[in-house]
Amino acid sequence: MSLRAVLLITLQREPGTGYDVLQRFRTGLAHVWQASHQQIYRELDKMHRERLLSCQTVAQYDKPDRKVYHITSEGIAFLESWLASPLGAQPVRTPLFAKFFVWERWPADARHAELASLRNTLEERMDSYQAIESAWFSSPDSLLPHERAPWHTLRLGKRLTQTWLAWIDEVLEEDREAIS
Amino acid sequence: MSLRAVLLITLQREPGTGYDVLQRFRTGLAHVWQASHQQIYRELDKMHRERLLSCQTVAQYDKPDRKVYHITSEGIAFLESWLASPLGAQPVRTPLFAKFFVWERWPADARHAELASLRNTLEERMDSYQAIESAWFSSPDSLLPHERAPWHTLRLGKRLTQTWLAWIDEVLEEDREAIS
DNA sequence: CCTTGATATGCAACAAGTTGCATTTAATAT
DNA sequence: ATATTAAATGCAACTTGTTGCATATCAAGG
Repeated sequence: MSLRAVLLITLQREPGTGYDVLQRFRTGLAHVWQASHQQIYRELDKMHRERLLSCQTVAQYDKPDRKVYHITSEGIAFLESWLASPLGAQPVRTPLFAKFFVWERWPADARHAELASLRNTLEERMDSYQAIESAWFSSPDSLLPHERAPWHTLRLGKRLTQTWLAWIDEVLEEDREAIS
Repeated sequence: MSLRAVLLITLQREPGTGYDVLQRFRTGLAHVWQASHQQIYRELDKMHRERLLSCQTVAQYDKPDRKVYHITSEGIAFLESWLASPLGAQPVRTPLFAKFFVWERWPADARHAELASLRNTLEERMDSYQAIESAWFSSPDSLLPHERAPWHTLRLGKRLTQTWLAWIDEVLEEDREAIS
C-alpha cells in the first residue's frame, strides 16, 4: 500500500505523468521512496481504474501521448485513511546483515571489496541527500510548516547512513589490524 | 534469494525442521532475518525439490512427522556463490519515511500516538538485541573468530535502532514545544 | 551517417511476501 | 469438563516487486 500512498502524496502536491513521478523518485523523493518505471506505470494505471486518480491524455505532435494523472476526491480519502492508520513494525530483512553474519567465511580481499563497494554506495547516497538538502532546505531555521517534516525525514536518512558509514569504517579498521 | 541464503546458513550450522528455523528467526536470528512460517515451509520444500537440501522424515508416535532438513553439497555450493557475489544497493522503501514526509497533515495527537507506538516497538527491539547479546556475546573481548561477525552485525542493529530512537525523541520534543 | 542516451510508455513472466484458512496433538488454565 | 494456547504442518489466492523485452521520438557527439 505504501507505493500507492507515495504516489498519491506526490500527485496531490503536483499532478504529473508516470515519467514525472519516476524523476521525482530519483531526485526530491529519493530519500523517501524508490520504485522502477514498470512498477509506477502499472500502479498508476491500476489506481486510475479504481478511480483514485483521473487521467488527462495530452496528445503531442509526432510524439506518444502524455498521460497526466490527477488525484481525485476518492484518492484524497484513501490517502487520509492511510495516514490515519498506524503502521505495524516492519520485519527485519536486510540482505547485508545475512552476509555479515557469516563474515568469517569470506576471504579477506572479498570482505574488503564488499565493504568498500557498500561504503561507496552509501557515500553516493549521502551526496544525493546533501543535494536535496541544498536544493530544498537551505535555511532550516525558516522552514515553512509543511517543509519541516520532509526536512526531518531527510535528517533521519542522513543519520542512519552515517551510522552505517561509521560502522563500516570500524570493521574495515579491525580487518586491517587483523591482517597486520 | 536472501531468504534462501539465510536458510542455508542456519541449516548448515545445525539441521532442523521448518518450525525449528522459525524459532531461530524469533530468537538468535531476529536481528538478521525474519519470515513467516508459510514462507519458510514453502521455501524449504522448494529448496528440497531443487536438491539444495535433503530431508529426513522422522515419524513420531501419534504425532505428525517431523521433516528434518540438512544442507547438501549443492546447497553449500549455492551458498558459497551467494557469499561471493556482491550485493547491490537496496532501494529506499521505508513506509514510515513516506508518512513522516506529510507529517504536518496529521492532527497533533495522532502524531504523538504514532511516534510513541514506534518508540515502543524500537525499545522492544533493543531489549531483544540486548537479550541476544547477553546470551551469545557476553564477553566481546574473547569472541571466537566465527562469533565476531554476528557480534558486529548485532552491534550495527543496535546502533541503527539507537539512531531511530534519538531522532524520535527530538521530533517528540519539538512537537511538545510547538504545542506549548 | 550512425550510435548512444534521454524521453515516454507498456506487456508478460516470474520471484518474493502476505493473508486467510485448515489440520492434529499436547499441555495448561479456568 | 472445557477452552485456550503452543507445537507442527500445509494450501490457495493475492499483492508487491523484478527482469527481460519492446516500441517510438529527439538531441548530441563522433
